Amino acid sequence: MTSVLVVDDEPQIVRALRINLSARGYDVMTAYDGRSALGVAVEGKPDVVVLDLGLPDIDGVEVIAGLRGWSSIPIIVLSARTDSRAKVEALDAGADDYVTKPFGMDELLARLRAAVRRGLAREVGDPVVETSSFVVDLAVKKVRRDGHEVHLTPTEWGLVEILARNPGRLVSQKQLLQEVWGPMHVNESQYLRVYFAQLRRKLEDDPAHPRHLITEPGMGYRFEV
Amino acid sequence: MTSVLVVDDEPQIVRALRINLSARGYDVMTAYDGRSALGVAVEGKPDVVVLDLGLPDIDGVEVIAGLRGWSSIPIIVLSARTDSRAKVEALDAGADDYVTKPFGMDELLARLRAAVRRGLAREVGDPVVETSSFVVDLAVKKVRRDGHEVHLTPTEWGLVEILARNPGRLVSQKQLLQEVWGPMHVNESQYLRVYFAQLRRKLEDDPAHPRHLITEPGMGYRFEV
DNA sequence: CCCCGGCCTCAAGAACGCGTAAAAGCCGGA
DNA sequence: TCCGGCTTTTACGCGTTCTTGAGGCCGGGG
Repeated sequence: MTSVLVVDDEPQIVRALRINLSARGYDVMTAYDGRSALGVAVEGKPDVVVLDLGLPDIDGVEVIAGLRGWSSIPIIVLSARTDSRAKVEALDAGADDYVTKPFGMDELLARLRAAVRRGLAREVGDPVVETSSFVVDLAVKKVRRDGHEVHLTPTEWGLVEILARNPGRLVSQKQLLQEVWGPMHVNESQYLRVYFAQLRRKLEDDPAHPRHLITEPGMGYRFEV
Repeated sequence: MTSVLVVDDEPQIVRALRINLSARGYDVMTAYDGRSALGVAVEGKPDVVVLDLGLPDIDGVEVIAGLRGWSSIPIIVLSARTDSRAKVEALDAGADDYVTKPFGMDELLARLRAAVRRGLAREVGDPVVETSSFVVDLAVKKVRRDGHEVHLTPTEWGLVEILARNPGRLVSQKQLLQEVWGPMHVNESQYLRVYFAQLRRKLEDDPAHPRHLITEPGMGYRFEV
């Protein structure tokens, strides 16, 4: 579960955030001043921090610096100050986003999702599309089949890449021909038949009855995961 | 140098951003519609994208999706729409930040710095890449082989460095040529054959059957660890 | 029933890309 | 100026990949 640390000295704001965040499945921690916020952050290791700048004890920028000293947790700053100077200071101190009060809850939640997504993106590896019989790794441009690498020619890879980027969606013949062979060959649908036959021989368990590289007659092809 | 792709159909905004960003040492690319933006992004690999949502051809959300299909480049959305629905849509599509027009240049620049900072944090890795037959030290720009240093010419090092920074990944011929020889020589693939032969003679145990500097015919080269 | 459009399969020549070697050109330092 | 190192260019053999044509299969419509 994603955990959020909410830091604000106004109890009604903390309450509103706690209700909204909890309802959406977040694990909510709270703090009412900067010093305890730093303590809670160290203890609880939240996935993201929502930080009000107007705290009673320490300046908000100090809190950001304190967090950034040991962590790269995403920080979303909440503040009543709308002047650009305050925003620039907070962002340059290490904040990830700056939302002015009063704020729309929808927007704050969307920015929070964006921040969390980025935080997670750092941890995950390559974009990989997986089927029951083979694995397409789009970043390193490799295809593996039961642990063993399958060699694809440039044209073959071009087709697989387009399909793998649109899993489950129907891709038209014209689009495939255009992107792999260029605009001059959008009618050479025979190319597709030849190459899909090759791909099925290389990738499908039973090339005569493909389960992942599907022909939609008269329309195009579909990559079924 | 940090490179920024600015996408907007209003020339005066593009001009204003270009002037401000260039003055602060950014390398600025521009596009005036969604389709060319995607093309420029693929070609130029910018470090961050500033994207206007009101483009003439494609919907801005489509552009975001198109970028997110293959990349996690930070995207800062610019838009005249202030309603939270638009913000939520853009952020959930994969944008990193949302700034409403008219915007303060100071604030935009600060948000841009924040986005770039996050992007860079993701890239720092081990400055030493090790294979079974040699070791590449990216920090001091040296290659060692059984304890003994191997001398590389500047061009050879350029190739090794790019490959070592993308271990396991397939790097296209175009990218190698562009980064080592410059944009005017992206078709001189013979250079690559000559230099990879040299590198294999210097680094591989059996230059005729390379295990680490792998050619992917028609596509590019791969550094296998 | 037969025809026809779209699909699959196979095969062979052409075209392409790669590795290698070696020569030629281009510096900067002795 | 000459020399040595580095880069660019040229040439050729070889294996792989692409293209193209021919034939067979299947299902729907006339």
